[in-house]
Parts: sequence; structure tokens; C-alpha cells
Amino acid sequence: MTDDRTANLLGALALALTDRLIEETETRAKHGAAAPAALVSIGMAPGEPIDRLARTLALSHSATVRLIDRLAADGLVARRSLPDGRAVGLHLTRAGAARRRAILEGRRQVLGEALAPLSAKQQDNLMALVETLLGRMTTGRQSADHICRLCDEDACPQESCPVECAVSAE
Amino acid sequence: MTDDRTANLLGALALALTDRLIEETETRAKHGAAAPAALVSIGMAPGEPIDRLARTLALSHSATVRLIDRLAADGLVARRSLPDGRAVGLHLTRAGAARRRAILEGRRQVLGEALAPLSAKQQDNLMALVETLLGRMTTGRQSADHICRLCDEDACPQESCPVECAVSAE
DNA sequence: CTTGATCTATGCATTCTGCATACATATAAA
DNA sequence: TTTATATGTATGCAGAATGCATAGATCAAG
Repeated sequence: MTDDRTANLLGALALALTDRLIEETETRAKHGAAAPAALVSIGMAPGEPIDRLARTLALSHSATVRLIDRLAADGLVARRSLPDGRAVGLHLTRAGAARRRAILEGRRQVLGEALAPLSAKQQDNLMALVETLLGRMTTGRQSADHICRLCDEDACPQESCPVECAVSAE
Repeated sequence: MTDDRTANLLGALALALTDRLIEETETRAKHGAAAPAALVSIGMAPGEPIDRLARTLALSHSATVRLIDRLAADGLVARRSLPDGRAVGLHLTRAGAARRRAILEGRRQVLGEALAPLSAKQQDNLMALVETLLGRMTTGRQSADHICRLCDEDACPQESCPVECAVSAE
């Protein structure tokens, strides 16, 4: 049985953190909240088609096409042809990669400030709990990609990521 | 010094939880993600003017006026006159109050499911950490209202709410 | 009673989104 | 090979939500 107060506080924290994260990342890549996630995701897995990105972002295909149009117009993303002639492979330009780094750095900073009041021991403690929660929230490949759409793989190596591990364990 | 991996995991959890919370609450009150927050906030503090709600929702005044127009058209919110003839007091109709309860119940359920994998002891542990983080993220009255815009005051009494306490302590 | 501040409302433009559809390419079947 | 079906991308169109600038109403102070 879960305590309602704990649940409520967790919900408030999630909302407050996400507000700050969106505010921070959205200023560094215009075109809505999905834009920074697109840059991060493309950088994480270059060459993937729009179709796949749409599922990762949980956007419709057409909305994703338009988003890529805008990011390409800004010189951040490039379409390249693929062996499969129907699909296009998405890549970051040099400017796109720099933007991606700025987004991740801003995100890291927001989260670092939020965690600052906790001691190292408390942070370890929190990490273990968060790992458990994240692992259980993952329902498959697509779910994992969506959850990790703004993640920094340098800070959180795939092999120990609770979300990735949950997918592998299926 | 905060560990980057902990920060990254916390960010992923916040994003994943918020996704689910928005998905859940948005289906119960149409007109965008701000609509459920408006119903919850109005129910928490009936009679407050649009101006104040706008700040709680972090929306522009005009966007809030339009939102209230839509919620009023749905029969969920009513404008009443106030002593100050310029302002209007916002109230929930009977249907609006019911809708609010459904929103909070849906939210409670999403969060309860997310917390289910943790033992009672782990949940207590998490609660203490979350309380600390929330308290430190609060910067004032307006910030507090914004953070708690979707909160269930029945589950989390004001007198022990870390966000409210942070405001009082200023 | 005049001036300035506050609160609400609206006209207008913009951004982002989804649905339906068209088009190109791949895959499989006949 | 030819035909049919599935897959991936792009676009026309409409709808939803938002912000800015502005107008109108009311209050408070001098």
C-alpha cells in the first residue's frame, strides 16, 4: 500500500523539475519542447529514420517531419539518404552537435542545482530508489527510448542504465 | 559535488512521471495541460481572480482568460463578481468539482502505481528526500503555487507541506 | 475630479499539432 | 516479370493553444 502523501510529493517534484528542465532546454533549441529531445535523440543514435524518431518523441509522423524541417532550416539537422530509399537518415550537423551539448549541459546544471541540498550519502540513497522506479516504468524498447529521450549517455552509461537493463531483461 | 549519473536518472524519472501525469490528467479535462491544473487550483482556492490563476499556471493573462472561457463553456467553472468590480472570482461548478476529483484520483493512481515497487520503508526514505528537494526548490509564494498547482491537499496537508513551509519560513 | 494603476477582455498573428492524403520505394506473391 | 501490399516520407488543411498589443472598466490617491 502506498502512502498518498508520498505519492503527492513525488508528483509535485516531478512537475517542478520538468518545468525547469523544459524551460532550460527549450530556450536552447527553439520550435517547442520536442526540439531539444530530437537533437539529443538524433545525437544518441545517428542515421535513424524519421519514423523511429517520431515514436521516441511520441509525436505523429507529420509533426516530426515538420520539426525536422525546422531544425534543418536552422542548420542543426541534416537528412541523408539510406540504403532503404524510402527512409531518410537523420544526422546532426556540427552546429547541431554543439547545440546538443549545450542542451545537455543546461539540463545537467538544473538537475545538479536541484540535488545540491542532499549529502553524497543521501544522493546515493536517492539514486538506488530512482533506479528501481525507472526500471519498473519501462515497458519495452519504445517506452525506453521515450523515457531516455533527453538523457545524457555520457553521464549514464547504457550498460548500467536501469531503463536499458529493463528492456534487455525481457 | 553532485553525481552526474544521479542527476541524469532523476531527470529521466521526472520526465517519465510527468509524461504519464499529463497524459492522465489531460484526458479528464480537455483544453490542454493547463486545464487540469486550473481546475485543481481553483478548487483549492475558490474566489481568486484570473490574474492570480495566471501566475499560478505560469500562463499569460490572455491565455488564462481564454482557458477560463473554455472551461466555463464546458460548465466546469463559473465567474462571479467580487467586491472589487474589476476582478472576477473563479469558482468550480458542481460538475467542475467532480471533474477535479477525477483528475486528482487519476493522478493519485498513476503515482501510486509508480511507487508500488518500493517497500514501505523505501517509500518513507524517498519521502524524506523528496521533501528536502521540494523545500529547496521553492523561492516564494508564486513559485509555491506553481509547484503545487496539481497537488491534492487532502493527501498532503498544508501545515506539513515542505513547499508551504518554505514560504512561511521566509 | 483627474490621474495613474489594476484587472478583464478581445483582435490578431504565430506556433505547434494531427488527420487525411499523395507519392516513392521496398517486399512478397502470382 | 508483374502485380499487390506494406512501409516511409512529405504536404494541404484545419484546429487548438498561446502571446502581444490594445481597449474598456473599475479602483485608489491626490
